[in-house]
Amino acid sequence: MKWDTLDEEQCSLSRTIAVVGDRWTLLILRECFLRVRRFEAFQSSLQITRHLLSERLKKLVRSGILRRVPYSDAPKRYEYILTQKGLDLYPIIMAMVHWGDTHMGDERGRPLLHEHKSCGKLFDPVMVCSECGEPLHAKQVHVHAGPGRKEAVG
Amino acid sequence: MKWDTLDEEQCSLSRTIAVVGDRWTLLILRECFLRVRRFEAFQSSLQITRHLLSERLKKLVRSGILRRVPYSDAPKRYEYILTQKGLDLYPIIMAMVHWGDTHMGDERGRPLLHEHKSCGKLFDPVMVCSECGEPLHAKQVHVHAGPGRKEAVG
DNA sequence: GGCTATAGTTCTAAAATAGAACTGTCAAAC
DNA sequence: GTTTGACAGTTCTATTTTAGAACTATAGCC
Repeated sequence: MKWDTLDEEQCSLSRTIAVVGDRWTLLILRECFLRVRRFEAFQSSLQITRHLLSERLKKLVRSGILRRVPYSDAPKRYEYILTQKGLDLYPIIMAMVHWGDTHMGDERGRPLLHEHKSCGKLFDPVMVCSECGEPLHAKQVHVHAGPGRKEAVG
Repeated sequence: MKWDTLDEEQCSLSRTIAVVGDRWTLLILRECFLRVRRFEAFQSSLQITRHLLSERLKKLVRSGILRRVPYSDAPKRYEYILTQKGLDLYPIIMAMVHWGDTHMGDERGRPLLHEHKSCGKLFDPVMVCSECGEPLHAKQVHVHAGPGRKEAVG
């Protein structure tokens, strides 16, 4: 497949995969949500090769997920900060974390606990219907072709 | 990185990425949720090479996300069906689709619309806190080390 | 026997990644 | 004023993965 044109496909999943669908990008985003912002910090916490880190950060900036913000003029240094578009990836990351907690856990229990500051409790993320607020299950969803597509293929 | 031991990391995201963190696997899962079940059907709708499709299906079966169910005895033929563990990936897929709809759309509108059978309406998926039911935002979440980890690194 | 359908496996070429070394800028230390 | 170290990359070669196409195997149908 030509991954460089994946974002032109008539499928929102393909378009998302085009920008955040690889292992390193997802791990880099995890670090971003944990407030990591600098090249050396990403590199040492992920043990990613510098080459790939450089590539991935550039791509994330190009796709508007990170902003490259100067924090020092001499020498020129930048840090990478999530844009709103990047922050909106949070449900994806949380959904993956929650699935890992549920299905890939070991006997020691989950690695991280999440506290919702608004209500003060430890929580799990739950995906609900925007209209009725009920939790969503695959079998309760029916798919229609939308205006951006002739027939339902994905 | 040694991706084959990623699922042993003290991070639920890494463990999830270990099994569903690559482009083809995510696209295969999309097809699964659209009721695709057979080798040839995956292959022709995704244009994935037969070799990779075979590899990915084996891996998904090994990880308990798909079951390989015989549907013909002579010749032996199997189809691939989501287990409960696989069905539980739905929020991840939906979160990715929704992000794509929101941030990667084009002028024609979204490719697919989703109808919630329970309430009959077209909806968007929303991620909420299991405790208070409010929509989740990255900045409202605080991370603690859980029993499966000594210090919070991811 | 020859054709088709299905579900793979095998092969080589091309692309991506790993791993390590190198570059350039500047500040602070000696 | 030379050296050291931090930071943010770039460049290089070796290995691994993926793409693309051809091939294998089983069985039903004509």
